[in-house]
Amino acid sequence: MQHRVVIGLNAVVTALMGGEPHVLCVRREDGWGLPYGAFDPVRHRTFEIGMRDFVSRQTALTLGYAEQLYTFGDEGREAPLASLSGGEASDRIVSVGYLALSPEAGSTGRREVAWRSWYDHFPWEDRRRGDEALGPILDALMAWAAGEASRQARIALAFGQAEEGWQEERALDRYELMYEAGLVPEAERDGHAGGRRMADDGAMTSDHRRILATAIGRLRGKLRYRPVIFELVPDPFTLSDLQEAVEGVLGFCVHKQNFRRAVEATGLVRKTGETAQGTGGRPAALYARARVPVTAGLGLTLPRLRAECA
Amino acid sequence: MQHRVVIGLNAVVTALMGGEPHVLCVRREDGWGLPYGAFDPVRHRTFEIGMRDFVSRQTALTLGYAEQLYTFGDEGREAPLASLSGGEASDRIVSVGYLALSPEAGSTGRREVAWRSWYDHFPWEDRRRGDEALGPILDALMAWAAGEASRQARIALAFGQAEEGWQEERALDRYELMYEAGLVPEAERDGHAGGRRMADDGAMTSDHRRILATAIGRLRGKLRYRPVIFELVPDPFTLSDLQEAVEGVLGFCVHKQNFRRAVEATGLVRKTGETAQGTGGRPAALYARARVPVTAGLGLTLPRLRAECA
DNA sequence: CCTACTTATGCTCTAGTTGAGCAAATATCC
DNA sequence: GGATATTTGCTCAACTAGAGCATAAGTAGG
Repeated sequence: MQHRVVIGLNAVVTALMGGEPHVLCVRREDGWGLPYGAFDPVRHRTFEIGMRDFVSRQTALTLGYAEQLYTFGDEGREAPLASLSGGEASDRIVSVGYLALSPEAGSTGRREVAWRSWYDHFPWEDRRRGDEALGPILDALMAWAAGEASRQARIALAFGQAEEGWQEERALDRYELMYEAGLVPEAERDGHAGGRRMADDGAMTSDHRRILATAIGRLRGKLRYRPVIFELVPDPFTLSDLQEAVEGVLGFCVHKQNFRRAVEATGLVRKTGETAQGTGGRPAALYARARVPVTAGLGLTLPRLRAECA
Repeated sequence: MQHRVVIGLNAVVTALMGGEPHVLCVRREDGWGLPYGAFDPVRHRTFEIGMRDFVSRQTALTLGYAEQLYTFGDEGREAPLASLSGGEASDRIVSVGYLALSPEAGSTGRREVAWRSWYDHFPWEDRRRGDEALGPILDALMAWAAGEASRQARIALAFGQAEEGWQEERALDRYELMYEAGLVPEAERDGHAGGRRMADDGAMTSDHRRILATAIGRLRGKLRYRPVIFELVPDPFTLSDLQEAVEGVLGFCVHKQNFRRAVEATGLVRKTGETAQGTGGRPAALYARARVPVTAGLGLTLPRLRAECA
């Protein structure tokens, strides 16, 4: 039977290591990729159950929060996956992508499975040290867009040159432009005109960098209206810990005093009464998640990108 | 071969009729359902292409904007679909749901295909005439939640009893509560304890009411950060037309003068110079979409639900 | 102990945004 | 012409968010 459809599951498992967002990756012959498992309708009542099952079997990790991201089914994505799924090259491989958050980056249990920083794969998404790194990228993009107004407009919108400025959640728009312009390693593999590569991590399996970009954008957007950051920061924490986590996810820094004002206004946290040691300064009060009062706000009020970290 | 996986496509095609949001539905033996088509990996390079193809063949409509909503794959959803997909009852039927917007509710071309108002299927999502209709629903929900604090908290959050008030985009949360509490027709069909039914349109096919709830919530949320409303309101339009459309989608009314201030501030519209006739009052200026200047805001600044329409 | 330095925390000030309503303009209906 | 309806311009107060000053309370090194 030719041209079957096979359903796979991909997980973008994210956890913080020292305040930096990391993603669980698998080293394969063709480069880094996301954990992948076939979906078995007999064993798994839902996609999410299937995803948790194969992650826990491949990696010795237990996941916390999870949500469906997107289902990837474009023709042409399967070739690099055929060997993974045990199917034939003519099969259409559809992947249901999931975002999963873990409160700690535990041992992966296997050598070929590793935690990788988000920003190893997306250096242009980290604006905490300023925007100098963005210059060459914009130059390369503008060269690609030469004379084409619609490309120029897309670039301006995605990379924060327009009125609304840098929108951290548009990571996928930025990746798509980079891919089309041939600035990511996959572009060359897939036969697109290659410019200078702006990520030096090698090509990622299939469309896994796209899936990761989707996850980054989704999580960043979600921070503003759901208290998901606590899924990454276990109790107890200081407000500086929380801020560092938020800044890591957002990829830019926020005003310290305003951040604490915003967090305290949500009613989502409570002081434990303890303080943290060894901060090299005044000890910070420790906080924990409040058992969510129904009267609480649902997300953090976060500013947009202004400047680099102090 | 038992337990195959079959991929289907579902479209939530939305258009306005007289300012009211409608959805394209198909009348089947078991009640109203969404247009459904099998995904054929040979003929269709992407899901979206497949979805557009089967919609245009089933309904004589051409779609405009489209986006993927969610992929529905839970066990148990397939039984009511088996006859549609020509598969066996043991197949797992996975549906990729799409939201599609059409600038006009044209003729459907077939008798069993009809435009149905969103609010025929979700009466509790329409708050334009006030909140009296919500009373009995809340009573029934609270009866179901009796003594269970977590259920009560979910109800309060979903139905706007908490601090942040009514959040129009949480249509799916509300539907899930209604389903669990046995207040929608599908609950009885699926063997859940049935309370009083709060929608009298009969059970919808499979989980199609859930897919519709997902679409309503997605579109409502999107209004705030993308100018999607223009996909539903063709040029030229008056600001009152635009406001009526927004109110129809949101399910509540907004302050007229503030709405125009917000729209004009986006830079997304321009006056055509013409005026509309027969409004029964001062003629309204006609507007059209501006060729989006890169300096434009990306969505409308919309208020939250305050009171019923004036 | 004293000084320099670091981080945490409290508070204020200002600019901008948002919610609400008054009032005038310009049509239709009788 | 007068009543009524709708559009449109404008003002004002309350609230929000961005930025910075000042103080508190530790550590590190003499």
